Amino acid sequence: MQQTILVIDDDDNLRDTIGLLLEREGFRPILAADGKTGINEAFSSKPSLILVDLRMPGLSGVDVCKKIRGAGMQIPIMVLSAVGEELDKVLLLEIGADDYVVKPFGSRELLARIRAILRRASPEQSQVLTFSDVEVDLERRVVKRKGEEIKLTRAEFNLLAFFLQNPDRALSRDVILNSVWGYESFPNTRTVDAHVVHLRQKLEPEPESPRYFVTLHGVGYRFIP
Amino acid sequence: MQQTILVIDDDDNLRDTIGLLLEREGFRPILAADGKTGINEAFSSKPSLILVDLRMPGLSGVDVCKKIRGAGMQIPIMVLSAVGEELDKVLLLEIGADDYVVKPFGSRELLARIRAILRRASPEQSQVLTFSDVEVDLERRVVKRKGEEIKLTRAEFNLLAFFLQNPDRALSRDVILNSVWGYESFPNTRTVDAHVVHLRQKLEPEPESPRYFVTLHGVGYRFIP
DNA sequence: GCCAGTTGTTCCGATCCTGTAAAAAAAATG
DNA sequence: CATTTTTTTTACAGGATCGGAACAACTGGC
Repeated sequence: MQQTILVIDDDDNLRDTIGLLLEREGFRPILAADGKTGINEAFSSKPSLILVDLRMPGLSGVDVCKKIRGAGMQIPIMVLSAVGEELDKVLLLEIGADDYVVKPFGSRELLARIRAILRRASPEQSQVLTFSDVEVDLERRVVKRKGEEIKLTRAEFNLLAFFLQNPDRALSRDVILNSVWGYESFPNTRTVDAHVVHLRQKLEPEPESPRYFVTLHGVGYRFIP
Repeated sequence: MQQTILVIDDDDNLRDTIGLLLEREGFRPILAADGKTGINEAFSSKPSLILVDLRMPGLSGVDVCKKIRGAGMQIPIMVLSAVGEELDKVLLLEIGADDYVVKPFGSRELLARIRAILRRASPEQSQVLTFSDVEVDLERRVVKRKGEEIKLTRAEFNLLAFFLQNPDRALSRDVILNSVWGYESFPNTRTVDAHVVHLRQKLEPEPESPRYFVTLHGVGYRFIP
């Protein structure tokens, strides 16, 4: 699940650098050169996080914060400030910023903080994997199909999770058993088949001709997202 | 292909448990009982990931992080912390940790996070071998020709894989049978020939005059990439 | 060109593999 | 501890695949 991050900064160079960095790390950056367009973007794209420069011509970072919070949006906001810039932490917290970074900052530091905030902000917004019309929340162990919850048993869910985490790979029954069931227990390898059947019945558009949980005759199975 | 993971923990029991777990999952664990030896191992073994306990006598997890990062190493670090332990997440992330897990943690959770981090660090992609207009993905067991998938049976694929792994070599039928089929005895059989025919029909530009799967009269076959 | 040995090709029964349901066992639940 | 749920095993049918037989085609030596 790719997360959108809005970057509001008038410094073209820095803005692009951050954009590239975020992209490289799997986020979807949206760039805005000034406070006004930034706020518009915030409303239209509903990003998971906003990075905003404190000092900008026109609307400042503080102004942006106020606007966002004033509209009741709970999106986490991280403020970028130049070293030496007078930085009133209390003010920042008052206006609803969640963190701040002092320029110049290392890319690693920035990313770490971004991840920290995202994790803190939405602890339950765990990774949701999707395929077909199915959404799988590994953290909550919830599976939805066309928005409706599908009840999976423990073994079924574990198997599904393993497939999701190893997409597009040839997986032998032995590998599946070892990974999903562990070494302690050694059920019959046909157990895997039984559960694959269940997954197909519950999740495949046409269980009789599987498209996502495909059989590799003589080998095992492969999950194709 | 096997990834090395350095585990630094003073708890013998936990350390060994994690070591076994990692081994079972195909990683190569290196164990260190304290921060000092851990750091040394980090430098000498250059692992793909470091798991480090936060609270340890002597050098703490934070100290280890700092040392590693201070030396400019970009290895991902995951911190283990006991529940209730004062855990300054921002501090952790600031010093360059990439993730943290709170003890007690499930093995599945730990593995999931390890995989997530490793994936983020170096997106693994399976090796694709090519010849002519054919692409062969050994991991996915997928064969494509001119971009279109070609269905191979198990024996066909195994044989093809063997050819690919032994290119440009004279391969007797005995050797092929032994390697691909695992036979101990070599019955006088045309089995190999039959499957070579199939491969030619499916993969050769002109199956009637083979260019890639060539016959060595009186010897066997040779695959020429 | 002839011949013996080797390889190409096709075909089919035997065998192996999978899908599925249903029974048996185990585990969770109250 | 009885009931329900889940997991595992079993059984079997249908399908896919394989190995070998059979024969045609080819090769290289003479």
